[in-house]
Amino acid sequence: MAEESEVIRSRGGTRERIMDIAQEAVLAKGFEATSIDEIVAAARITKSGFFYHFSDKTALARALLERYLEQEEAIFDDVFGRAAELSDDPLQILLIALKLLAEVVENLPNGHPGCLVATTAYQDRLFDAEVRALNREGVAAWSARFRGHLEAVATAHPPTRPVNLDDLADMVTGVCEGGIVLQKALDDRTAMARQILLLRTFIGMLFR
Amino acid sequence: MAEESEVIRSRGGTRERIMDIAQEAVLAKGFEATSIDEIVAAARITKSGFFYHFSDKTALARALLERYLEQEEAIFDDVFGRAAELSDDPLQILLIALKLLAEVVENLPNGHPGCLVATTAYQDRLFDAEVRALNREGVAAWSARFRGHLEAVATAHPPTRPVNLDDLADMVTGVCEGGIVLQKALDDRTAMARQILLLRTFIGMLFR
DNA sequence: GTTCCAACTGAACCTGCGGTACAGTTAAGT
DNA sequence: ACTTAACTGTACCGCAGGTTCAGTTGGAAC
Repeated sequence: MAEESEVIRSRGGTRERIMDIAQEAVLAKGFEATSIDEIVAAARITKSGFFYHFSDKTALARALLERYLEQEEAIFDDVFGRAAELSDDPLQILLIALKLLAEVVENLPNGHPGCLVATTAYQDRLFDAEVRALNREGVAAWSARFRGHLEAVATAHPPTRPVNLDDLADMVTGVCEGGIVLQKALDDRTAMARQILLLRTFIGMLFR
Repeated sequence: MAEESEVIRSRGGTRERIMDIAQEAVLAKGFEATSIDEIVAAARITKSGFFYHFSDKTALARALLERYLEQEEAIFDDVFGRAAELSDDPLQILLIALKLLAEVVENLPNGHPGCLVATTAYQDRLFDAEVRALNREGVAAWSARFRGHLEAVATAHPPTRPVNLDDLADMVTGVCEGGIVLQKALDDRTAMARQILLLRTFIGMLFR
């Protein structure tokens, strides 16, 4: 049988390949600075090939953000799912999940490559209201998830100090985002994981 | 006497005006997406005027980052200076400083406009090693400052749990950066201040 | 074995951007 | 009166950027 030719025709994988290449560049240089020429050169296709997959450059931005949000949801599903199998106590589940999350980002080959939500937020004047709404709802969904877990924790273990659970839910996202900025600015691939673990310590302190 | 004409000649203020306009645009769209044409139009000067002040576009980037780091240092000096006048206890000084910091960012007219360190970190492939080093050292200086305060706090009030003070110092920066991302992504100008205050709660808990 | 379609290629187009060159102008300082 | 800083005005350049579209290819279905 004919083995899978990787170059001649890629049978549907091209779009994903374009997006992988584009995402890496966008996270390192920004959206406007990432040229279609550079993407198609790296993907070994022509410019026309790019425009077969994306109607224009903004369609690429939207597709990247949508895919990124789905991938992140999948990671959280995985991490909280695995945590829920290891304990029945809401606090333990949350603490285990944060530990697993720290491990996931620590084990990424070159550290976390960067968050598309953050880049989009820092370049939002480039995009239309739809993309901005997508970004807003993506972060809101993360916060809602964390907030759900935190409510379960708080009922089982009343916090030792009054804290706003909405703010605390946002802080999980915020510490991740801040950790990535630290990691990139300091060129220290362990910074994000350490920030997550420190937040974990604080959450452990709070509910006990 | 001739009153100060604000338009005809700005007596040295032009360079600052260029930088103000450029910074706002860079924080909203990214560096590459901010064109010189657009800057000079907003600053009501000509292109030649721009190149009189900056040898090229990268010189603008460097100048923006240098100025931003100085401004941030000034804010921290102010906040910790005022806090030190209100207490002698290291913990109280730190807690007051964080409160004041939250107030400062809360009272900004449209919320915090964004951190140049974060944009630079997320677009570092656009810049040379010098700018990247500037960014790294800027964040390192913030961390060193916070770390100094934290050491004083820890000797006066041993922490109730073992934590790495380097990570905690980084977290002050990280929570600010994460708070800005949240603020931009959620379009909620209060997010950053609330994140700082929540970190303050955690620090209060830790050293007691 | 023609027809059909998805997945491209090739070539051209045009705008806008960063940057240059350089001569002239204005007002403040000395 | 002379000098200097801080610009303006105009013209130009090369090229890289996004976009368009007519045409090609190769596998699958009938």
